[in-house]
Amino acid sequence: MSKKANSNQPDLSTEERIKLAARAVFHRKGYSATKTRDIAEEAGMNLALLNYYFRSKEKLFEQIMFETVFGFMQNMAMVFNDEHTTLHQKVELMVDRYIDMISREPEVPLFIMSEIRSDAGAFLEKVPLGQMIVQSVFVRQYQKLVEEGKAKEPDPLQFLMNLLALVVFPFMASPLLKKIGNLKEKQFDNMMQERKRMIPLWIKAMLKA
Amino acid sequence: MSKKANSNQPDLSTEERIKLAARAVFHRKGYSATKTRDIAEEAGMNLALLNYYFRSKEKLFEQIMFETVFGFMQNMAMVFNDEHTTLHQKVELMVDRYIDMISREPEVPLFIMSEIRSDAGAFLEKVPLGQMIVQSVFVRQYQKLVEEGKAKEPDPLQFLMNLLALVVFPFMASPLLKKIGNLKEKQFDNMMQERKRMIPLWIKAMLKA
DNA sequence: GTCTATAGGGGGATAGAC
DNA sequence: GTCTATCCCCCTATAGAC
Repeated sequence: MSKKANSNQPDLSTEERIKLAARAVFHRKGYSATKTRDIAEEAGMNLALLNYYFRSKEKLFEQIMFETVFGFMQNMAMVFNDEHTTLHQKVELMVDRYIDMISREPEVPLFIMSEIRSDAGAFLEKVPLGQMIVQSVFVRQYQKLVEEGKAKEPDPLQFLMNLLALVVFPFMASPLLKKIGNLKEKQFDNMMQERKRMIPLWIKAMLKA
Repeated sequence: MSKKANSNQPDLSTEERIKLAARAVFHRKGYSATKTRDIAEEAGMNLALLNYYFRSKEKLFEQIMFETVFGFMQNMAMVFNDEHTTLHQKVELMVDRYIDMISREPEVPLFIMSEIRSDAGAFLEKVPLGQMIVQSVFVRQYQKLVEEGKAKEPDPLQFLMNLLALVVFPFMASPLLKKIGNLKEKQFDNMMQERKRMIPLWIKAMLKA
């Protein structure tokens, strides 16, 4: 993969090529470490065009940030609010989709968390996350399981934490984990694929503990 | 907690006060977003003193980074290499110590992972992580469990990933999780304390899945 | 050792030609 | 719409007084 991945994609508009480049660089380095010149170079064009299309680095970033977070949450919200799937089916779907999605852009989780940390939660105010999750079918189904004695842990948030942790954490810690396990990129990917199968089983086992 | 937490600690040397301030600010904002002026202000002193004691922002950062990572790994290495504890005791010890340690400085895991991401693994070369973990008593004990059929998952790294994920992830994602669960600081802390008790049980259950 | 003042450079933004 | 050249502020680092 060349550094200027977009420059040789003549079918994209200039604006789209900037956004693709910005997305890549912001995800890789974060807002503060990214220079507008980096983005221009990655897009294979001049720096002035960024300001022509997006006014400022900050405005460009806000768009990327919003689209990244939205794309990330959307999937989960959809799966979690399907009335026609069981809790375990939701877990399987969520695990499968997220491991695929994150494998395509492995830097996204760390990017989101580091950028949210800085802006002191101001960004989070814009998204109705509380409702989207807490009032989801997923949570209701989990609570039903608790009432029926089929899940020991009474707090749905603990359950959600565990699920997210098992799926997302390996990607956030991948440089460390690769070093510890002396893994090549390919081997790491294989492990993540293997987790698609295992996480639902682990989750099921945890319910009874 | 005042912003200039160190300025009213006359028992510390200037150098120590700078390091305390730098540690706090770097952990909170990361290397790139941190300005030397921020550190000077946090330390309640003049900017020029940073260069007097540490030559440059980068050198100061390297010290903080090293001490942070070392402090973080040391504990785990100790627990994991104790010949006189069982695997489950190691899990309990590790969970207990890390939840306490991270609760005191919750930004550390995210700080480490974001900074490691940028420097392209150059930093990780300095630490013999591969040996420290892969050749640990912990891993040997796990492999024995696998041989005895008491653990289904054959890969020790998958096991380690799960353990770290359950302990560390909630802290890395805390802004998001607090928003989702509509939690105050205190409630979040209570959940983490609760996890000290639960994670060892969950881990035990996962072994059989 | 600690301060004030300032040098020096990098990076975001824009003017203006084409 | 896209480029080159340049402005100007902010940040790191240092000189020099005390």
